[in-house]
Amino acid sequence: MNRASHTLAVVGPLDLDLTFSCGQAFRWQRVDGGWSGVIGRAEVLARPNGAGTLAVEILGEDPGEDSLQQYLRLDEDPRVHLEHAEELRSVPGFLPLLGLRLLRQDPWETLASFICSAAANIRKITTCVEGLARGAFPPAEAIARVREADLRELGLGFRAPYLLGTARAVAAGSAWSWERLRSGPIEDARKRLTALPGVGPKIADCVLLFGLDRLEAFPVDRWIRRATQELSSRRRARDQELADWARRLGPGRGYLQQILFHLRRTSGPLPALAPETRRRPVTAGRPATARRPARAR
DNA sequence: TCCTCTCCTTGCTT
DNA sequence: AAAGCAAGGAGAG
Repeated sequence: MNRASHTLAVVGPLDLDLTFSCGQAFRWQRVDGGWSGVIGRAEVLARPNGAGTLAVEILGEDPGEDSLQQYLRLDEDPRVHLEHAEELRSVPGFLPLLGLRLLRQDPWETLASFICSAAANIRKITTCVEGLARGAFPPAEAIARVREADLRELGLGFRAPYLLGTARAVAAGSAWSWERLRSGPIEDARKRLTALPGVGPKIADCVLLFGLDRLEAFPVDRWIRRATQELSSRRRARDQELADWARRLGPGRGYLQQILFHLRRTSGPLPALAPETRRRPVTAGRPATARRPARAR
């Protein structure tokens, strides 16, 4: 087995514990002095190294420094995502969490993992995902071949037929293109994802955010529902209204979502933010009187 | 079309 | 010990 080691430069704050335990990924484990996980076909051990660097040891197929930096999003200071959301600075406990790095995970693994997340807690999700994986995460084609009973034995329960159906659809979909979901209109991508069994709006947004680098995706789960209802002072607001409200947090709102998720889970209710005072940017070519443009079919 | 309710597995918590 | 709860989704009414 191949071995390699890298020293990666880190821009901005980095909190490995937070990054790997916050519920965005389910296969990283705390080991002495760092965290171990799987990236591609490699087993990886990451350790804080001081002086703005991260020590990474590789066992297996070395992804290379660039891929590691990309996966861990070390080339980007998380604080840039606060640029359009300065108001979050006033939320107690928020700023110290900016060492959280939103990982750039494999889209298929993200999709399969979050299908397992329905009505489960992080520990149960971890059990299911670890049960599915032996080293490298199995491709859709591999899961498409197993029986539903095999998945139930792993503890997937009612999610078993969902994962099987989605694996078959992805494996069979010759037109299935992750690249298209990554770069095309986000509403189209969302529609394609929610057409899969076991994938509703929340899981689709998780795949877009964690697996396809769409930081404008804003998954609303029960914790974010509470958090945004509190921040916006809209106690009875629906998920769609909350997602719309969150647009004020800017194009990096998905990144901020992950921090808010952790904060709300660990620190309880959040304070209300001041009402929006900024004027909405004027859409070119559309008169201000045209309040409600017809929805696209 | 949209809202609400129920069911669906499992395992840990209260 | 029975009920509640956990990164939801599908189907019915």
